[in-house]
Amino acid sequence: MGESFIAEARREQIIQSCIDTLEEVGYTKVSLTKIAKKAKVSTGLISYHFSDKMDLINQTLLYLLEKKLDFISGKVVQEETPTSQLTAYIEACLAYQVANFKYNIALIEIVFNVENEEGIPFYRADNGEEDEDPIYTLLKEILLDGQQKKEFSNQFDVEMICVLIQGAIEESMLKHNKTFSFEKYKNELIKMVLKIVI
Amino acid sequence: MGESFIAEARREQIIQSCIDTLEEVGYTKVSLTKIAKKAKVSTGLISYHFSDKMDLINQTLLYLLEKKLDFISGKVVQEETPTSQLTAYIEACLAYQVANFKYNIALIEIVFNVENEEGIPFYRADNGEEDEDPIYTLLKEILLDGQQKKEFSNQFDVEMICVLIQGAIEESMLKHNKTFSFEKYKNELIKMVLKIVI
DNA sequence: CAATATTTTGATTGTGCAATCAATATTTTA
DNA sequence: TAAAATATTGATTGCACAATCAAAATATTG
Repeated sequence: MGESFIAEARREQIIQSCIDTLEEVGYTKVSLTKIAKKAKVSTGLISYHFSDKMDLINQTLLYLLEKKLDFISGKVVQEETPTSQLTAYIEACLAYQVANFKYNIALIEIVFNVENEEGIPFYRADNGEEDEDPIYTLLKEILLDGQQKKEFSNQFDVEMICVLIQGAIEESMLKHNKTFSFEKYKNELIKMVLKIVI
Repeated sequence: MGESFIAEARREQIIQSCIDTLEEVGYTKVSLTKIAKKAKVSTGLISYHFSDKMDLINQTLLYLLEKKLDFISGKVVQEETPTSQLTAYIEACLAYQVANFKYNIALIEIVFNVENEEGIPFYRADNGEEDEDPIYTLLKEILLDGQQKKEFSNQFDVEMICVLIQGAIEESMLKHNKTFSFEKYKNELIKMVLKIVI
């Protein structure tokens, strides 16, 4: 049977509460007590469903990464050509940030604080080749495909422009002020990137 | 007299130890006990020179921001034209990251965890116009100057490309793995950015 | 050198937290 | 419906920490 419905529902409820609490008080001040209170549940229940605090945080991280990847790759697969896929990728990333702001904040809080078994922070983890962020991989594939199909120039280095694009997207995540227009940034960023790759 | 030499030296020593400890254990696990131990000093001494833990963290943040700004603007002012200034800016940012890796890690740890008086995290702070990051301002000025002098195209939006450039620089900060070449990235990034602005 | 000011120590106090667990409630199974 | 399995509670324990402070050491001054 593996997993009861109740257990699965509770787990998701607690993960949601973890996300809410992370967004509200930040990683340094997040506690099982606060998460439990927000979920209207006892602290012991969290320990019952998760082996410890880190297990909850790690599961929340996986949950957030999956949601984001699903949304973005869902948009990209609807497109045919590398150019429209690249455009869809950028649009989807920015759209997700706007529509799921809370999720992105929770993701940042975790990514910049959680560390792996060896005590190395996630954001400093030197994954090398394997175990790479699937969102990153998706972008790389679009660019490689575009070069192979001669739709993109082969003057640029895929690895390098990936870093630029990801950085340009993530930087805007932190620009949630009244004067900054995501709509405008979306258009400008697409224009700038296409100027490089075409 | 204001400040004794001993007090000033101690403060700097403790700030250095704070940076080292942040790099080693990360923000969530940094404690006055660990900082004191690393500085080979008693915990009480930190309390004597800093009003509390947050005071030490804030002073460390100011120290790190100042060092970085000094280095970058020092390189930029040596150049004459907007193009060479922009190139120098990118080169300086990347060079600083490589040469002062520890400082950048400490900076990230603080920026993504510390919050202002109202409890709003630094990285989410909506500074609007005033109180902007001087490094950001420097970049903006180079780009505006370049447009005014007709050395750069006026087809792009300064605010937008600033976000792109900063993001592209900061993203590479996290790419400290063997396969990633900063030298190559530096050249490629300059090429890509110039393609947009010229 | 003596008096005063500054610097430094380390033990102590109080707080918030993660994790545990026995007791209780609820659901599932036969 | 009775027995067994699962889910939930909240009080308790023990730990790590920030902050405090009286005492001691060191430096400065006249």
